Amino acid sequence: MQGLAAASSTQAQSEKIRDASVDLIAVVVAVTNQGPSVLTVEQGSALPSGPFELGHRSLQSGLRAWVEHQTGHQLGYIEQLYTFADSDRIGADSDRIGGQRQQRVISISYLALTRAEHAAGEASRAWRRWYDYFPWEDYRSGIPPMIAEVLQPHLAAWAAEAGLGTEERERQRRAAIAFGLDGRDWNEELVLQRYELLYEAAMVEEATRRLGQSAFLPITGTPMIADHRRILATGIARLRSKIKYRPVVFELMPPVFTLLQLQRTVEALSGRLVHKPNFRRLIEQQELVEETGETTADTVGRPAKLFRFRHAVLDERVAAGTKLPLSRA
Amino acid sequence: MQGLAAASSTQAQSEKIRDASVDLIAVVVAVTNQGPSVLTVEQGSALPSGPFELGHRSLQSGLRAWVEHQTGHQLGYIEQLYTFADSDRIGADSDRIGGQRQQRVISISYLALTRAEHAAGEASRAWRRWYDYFPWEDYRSGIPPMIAEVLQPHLAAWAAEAGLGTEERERQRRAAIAFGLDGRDWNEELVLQRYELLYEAAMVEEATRRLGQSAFLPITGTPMIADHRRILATGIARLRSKIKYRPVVFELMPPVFTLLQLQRTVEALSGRLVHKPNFRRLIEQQELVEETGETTADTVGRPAKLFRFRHAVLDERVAAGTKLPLSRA
DNA sequence: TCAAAAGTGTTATCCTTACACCCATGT
DNA sequence: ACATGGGTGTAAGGATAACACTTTTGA
Repeated sequence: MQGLAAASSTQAQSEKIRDASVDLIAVVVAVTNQGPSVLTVEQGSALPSGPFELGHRSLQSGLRAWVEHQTGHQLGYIEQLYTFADSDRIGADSDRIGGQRQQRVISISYLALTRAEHAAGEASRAWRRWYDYFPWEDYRSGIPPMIAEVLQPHLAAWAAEAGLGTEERERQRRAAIAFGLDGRDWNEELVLQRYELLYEAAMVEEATRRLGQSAFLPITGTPMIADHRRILATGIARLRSKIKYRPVVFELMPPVFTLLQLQRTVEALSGRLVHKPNFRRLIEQQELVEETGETTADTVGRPAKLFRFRHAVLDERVAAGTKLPLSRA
Repeated sequence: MQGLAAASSTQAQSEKIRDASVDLIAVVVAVTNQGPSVLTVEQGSALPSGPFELGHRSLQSGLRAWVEHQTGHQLGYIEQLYTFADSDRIGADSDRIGGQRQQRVISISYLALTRAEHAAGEASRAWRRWYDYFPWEDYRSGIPPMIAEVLQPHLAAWAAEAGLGTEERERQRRAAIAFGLDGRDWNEELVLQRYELLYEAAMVEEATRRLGQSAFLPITGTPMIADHRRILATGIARLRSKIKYRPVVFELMPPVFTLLQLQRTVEALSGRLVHKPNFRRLIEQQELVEETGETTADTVGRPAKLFRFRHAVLDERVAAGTKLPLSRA
């Protein structure tokens, strides 16, 4: 390494970044009685975050420290989302100081899953519903009316704006894929693509900041500072994808739960309703849970059996999915 | 952001990292006539890498610049792998300068896929076979004998070393899962877990560097500097997983190819043999390819139809996998 | 004629999907 | 009795896996 760096930096020695600062940003997810939620600071306008410091033993421990310091929450399951050096960030502050002292910000984002049981009282205001930020992502009550009423017409106008040609058709195609227009199916995993499309079309507040061209277009969903809403979109997309092939939902469940509670959690995350009988069979057939022997003292309806997650599955099928037609197994 | 950072750094102002340096590291994969290969520098002992500089417009463009500068190769498909701040790296150099000037290195790794057609001549020495670094990962000719002959006995010894208790059983269990021992199935995706296990057991050269305890244990596979081999393992694991649900193999294929060539490429990456008739049906049924109308002027056997990748699939099924039993679709 | 590779047919099995229906409890 | 949620049966359709077999070329 040292050899390489030395050899190659002869070319651009003075431009090597020695003074980058590193930001850690967390998308902390829980399902509260309010529905799928994310842990925020600053009245819901930002995700918990802070600089990586020398006192931190690792990136993850730094993230844990910041989240705990800013929100009081201890994190369990954590996975890395994405790292970026957004040019946006160089803007105002550091850029104009002069050639020598330019500063770059590297942002490393994480997805964390937690049980938000202590989410009552004043701390509960830190939890904000996903779908306040992304109202078009909740299909649980059918297609959100705003898609046809607000998004579709403005996306069409945005496409037309490109001047009739390949670019217009390209925009139409992207919008149709992302939002399930023209009879296409809705794909709940395309959270990031949808946000980026609305950003390009200047239909989210964040996009109008640099352009100043606000006003007449509808501003959709609660905005956040900097690119935090984009990071949140990335986290939701990752989670919607991951629940399908890894048993991560259980990180969000209490130790003991009914199958309907589990189903409601999956529905909250995916933003879609699932078929109850088949869902139960899917879970049982995969041997993800075991009965506790207890039942709920529920208020209404027949008492439900209580289940707990079978931690053993994490050992057994580390990953099932084959999908390759292997020979002579 | 600014507000948050200011408020929180009162606590540890002097420790904030303003002088982190950021390294970009590339796992560049191609399938050459030598088999699945990775682009290296320094006689195969390192991956192409270099510091992120102010001249770079983005992380990706910085990576492209370094790879092109060090190897002459232009990259196509790129995706981010993982970002880490390894404590190992603080070692020798920067740590001993003094309290104030501590320096941290952030490494951002990427996976790149390319067609290595220009991989002849002197440049070809930059391409090294995967399985020189990971000889236990190639199952194409059946179970590699070294697993039973070398790895299994030493892993057993390493487990016993823990002193008979839960820790010993835990080590045995991990080894069995990772290497498919005790009648378990081989899971080709566990590349990283296997490398980490061998590292813990001090059976790779990299592990003996810090300990100095080398010598009597067998050193398996070609080592690399720093943690480059671990990064390579991460890249291989990601690719082995991804070919199963996203049509990325085609990034490694020439514009026109036969189904057997495609199959051989998949086999090279996964390290496993696939069933030819079923593989063909899988590909055709997914409508991933279309016939060109041409056939090969092959040297031996019946001429094969030539195919090309149907780029349209990238639009059509952005991602198929449902796996959730949706209701009233 | 034979080796080597291309390619087709067919079946058993499993998983997914959809529909229909019964069960247990509180009001 | 009926509303609400819990829970089971089953059959059609599709995908996968395993087996056997035919076709087309060059040496």
